Amino acid sequence: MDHDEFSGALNTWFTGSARDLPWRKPGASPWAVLVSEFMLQQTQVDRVLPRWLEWMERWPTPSALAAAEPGDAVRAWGRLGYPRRALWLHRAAIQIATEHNDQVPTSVETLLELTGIGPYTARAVAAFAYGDRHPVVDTNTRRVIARAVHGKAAAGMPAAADLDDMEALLPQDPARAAVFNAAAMELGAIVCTARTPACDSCPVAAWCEWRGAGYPDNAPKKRPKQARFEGSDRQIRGRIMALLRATPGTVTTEAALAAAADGGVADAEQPRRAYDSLIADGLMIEFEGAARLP
DNA sequence: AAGCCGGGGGA
DNA sequence: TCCCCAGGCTT
Repeated sequence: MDHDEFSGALNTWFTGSARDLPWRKPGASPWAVLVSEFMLQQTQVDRVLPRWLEWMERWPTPSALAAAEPGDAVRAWGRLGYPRRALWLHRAAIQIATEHNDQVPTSVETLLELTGIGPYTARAVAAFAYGDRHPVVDTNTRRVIARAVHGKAAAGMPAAADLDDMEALLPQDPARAAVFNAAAMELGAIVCTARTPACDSCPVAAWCEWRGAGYPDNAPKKRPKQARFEGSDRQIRGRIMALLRATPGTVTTEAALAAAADGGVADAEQPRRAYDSLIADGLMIEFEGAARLP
């Protein structure tokens, strides 16, 4: 495959067809990009959009969020899911405000030291907020690489191999590289989708090894499937969190456990287990028979 | 490497 | 119903 032709075609498509997302606009601050990346971890764009707009208006800088109570961040997180992310983003804001002069770090290495930032988010911030040339690989890009480069039906390469592959595809010019990173993700999100890829409208179909091989069903390995949500501890935790978000101040432990059980439980210990785990995670503080957000 | 952590939307 | 999602942390 000619990498220049491939990236050129993908970038041209992105320029004309990409969704108009506010954190991609030239004026978006590094902080704005970082907040979007936290919210987008395992949560789709259309659900993130309204929350992100609220957050940026309320907490336009790291120090603004750092000055808030962590519970305010958790409450404002709403139903985005995985509320620990709100807690981690709040901690990251404190780290940025106090250790980095309120400026989002620029290097991948330093970004990785922030709470809640891993290999994907660190590179995404460095590439999208600062325009540095790094391979950015998320679940969409992994699938695009698996299909277009390796002719596989689904992603299955080790993460390090995907980074190497993306590095090889990445244009040398940092500006073009940043667009290519976003374009590969976008392609996976809206064309080269997991279930029903729209190959007829794919801008890089001519280079796609999977298409060239006749779409073999050669998925290397199923990813371990997540335990069902219904009846899970996560669901029960979610009930308690929903009550805490909806209640100013405190709720009694009794009320929290009742909310946990409301709707049914898989086993009798589940409400208490969920309650204790939320405390252990720092999402809830207990005192004198009552509980509240941190 | 595997398990855990929300919640919603699409097929 | 099951699958998937701009992942990261803990064990």
